[in-house]
Amino acid sequence: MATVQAKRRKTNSVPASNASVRARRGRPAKDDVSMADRRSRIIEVATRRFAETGFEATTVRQIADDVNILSGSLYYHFDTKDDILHAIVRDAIEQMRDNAVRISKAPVDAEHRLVALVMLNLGELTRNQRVYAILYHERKFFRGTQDFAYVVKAKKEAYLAWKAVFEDGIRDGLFDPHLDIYLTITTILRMLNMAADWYRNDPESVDLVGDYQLDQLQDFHLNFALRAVRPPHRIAEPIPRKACEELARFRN
Amino acid sequence: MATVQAKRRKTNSVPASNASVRARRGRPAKDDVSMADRRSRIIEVATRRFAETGFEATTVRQIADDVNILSGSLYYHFDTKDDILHAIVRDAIEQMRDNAVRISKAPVDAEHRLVALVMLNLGELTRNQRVYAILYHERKFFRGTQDFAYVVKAKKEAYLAWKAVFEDGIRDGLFDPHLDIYLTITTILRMLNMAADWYRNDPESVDLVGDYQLDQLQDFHLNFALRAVRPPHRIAEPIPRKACEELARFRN
DNA sequence: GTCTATAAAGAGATAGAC
DNA sequence: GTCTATCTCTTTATAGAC
Repeated sequence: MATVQAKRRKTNSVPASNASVRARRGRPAKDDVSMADRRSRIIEVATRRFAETGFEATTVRQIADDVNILSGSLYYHFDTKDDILHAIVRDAIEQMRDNAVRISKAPVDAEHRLVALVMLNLGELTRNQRVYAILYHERKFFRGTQDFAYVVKAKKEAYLAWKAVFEDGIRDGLFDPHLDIYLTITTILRMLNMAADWYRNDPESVDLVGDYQLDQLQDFHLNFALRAVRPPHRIAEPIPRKACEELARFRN
Repeated sequence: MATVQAKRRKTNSVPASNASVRARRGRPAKDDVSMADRRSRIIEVATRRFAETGFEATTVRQIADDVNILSGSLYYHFDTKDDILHAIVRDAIEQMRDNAVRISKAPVDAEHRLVALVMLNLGELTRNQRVYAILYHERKFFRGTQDFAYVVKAKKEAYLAWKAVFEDGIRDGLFDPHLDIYLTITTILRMLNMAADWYRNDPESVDLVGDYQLDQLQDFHLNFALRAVRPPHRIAEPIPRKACEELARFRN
């Protein structure tokens, strides 16, 4: 307890993105070629570290080393280590929720919306994998820290969007009426999360993997998900993938 | 790099379980009532900490606090922090592999063996969830540390047992011939892992969950897995759950 | 078998020079 | 905007008393 407290000495009241203007002043950066913005670069390397080693296990010195400054200099750009984490996760989780809500309200049948949700998630989870790995792995930390309550809130709102789609699909006879909505949604979401994690980090976990394209992964998981939700007489129907691609496009 | 090295000062050559006799000597323990063996108690609390906070983020002092001794006294029972981790994971992963291999060679059809494998995993993953959470979350650490190579090896052997079952099932027309064996197995394994994790830790992650019994979870995941592997004409067939229960029983 | 005490290094964070 | 230097606390681990 004393340990935990000491490790989080400063607890800011949700700094949001209002500090992002600050980093653009002063004289231009001196060393790295593609250094349009040092703050962005810090976020980039911190994302990699947090995703690969965990938030707590990553030290501010490691992050500073990665951007070739000293650890003290990090505190010009961010007030605390927590603030770096805010900058990493805030936009991602809220945009994901916004997209899920948008798709859930689209004027197409529930199966098309589900296909779009799966494609949206898998696409975004693989494109931006490290951020979502952090959102998943540190979920206990987010749940236990008031400053990060917005993460839990956005996750829940995204779940409710999925739930509405499932309820429509069952009502309209497109999905199996015996289906456990909660278990099915959370299982699919975890499956997509883990798939993206594997796709980006693990292809060597067992040999003889071969190359997988994102397209194959989409097909595999759409098939997996629809087999789980369709009633038996609809199992073999084609998967309306092409028709959903535009709807599934991530927007920010 | 210097950081990592300093954090793992001592690197023992796989201490196995040969040190377990040592803890049973000396005068009897003085404080806790159910303290048959202090070493077991240390392993127990360390398992909880490693599973909930991660191996690196857990301090030896936290573990010592949990068993009401001082951190220095821990080093009477274990030479290093790594040794505690060995004691936690070694038996679990090797016994899981042994059981998977046993089932994969059973004289029943491939679908029965797959059902037994799913039940074995889900049962054991939920019964002993924290240990498998550690095995999963610290997989990068295990892969990168020579002392833990046996973990990677056992995991791979378990995968090969699953693979043999899938190959038999496809050959005998029980499973869909278009199925991607590697993706399907790893997806199912991750799904079971995450389900056990959720079952033991997360039921409050989204409200309105209701209670789930392990039985329901078994049914749900057997259904999910078999829908994914059966050819369309076999989708609606009953799941031979009862017939596989004895085969699926975990043995150590 | 546990304690006290401490070593040696690393942690997050700050102050002030430039 | 980054550096040097440093504070304070925590970390893993050890030595020796009891």
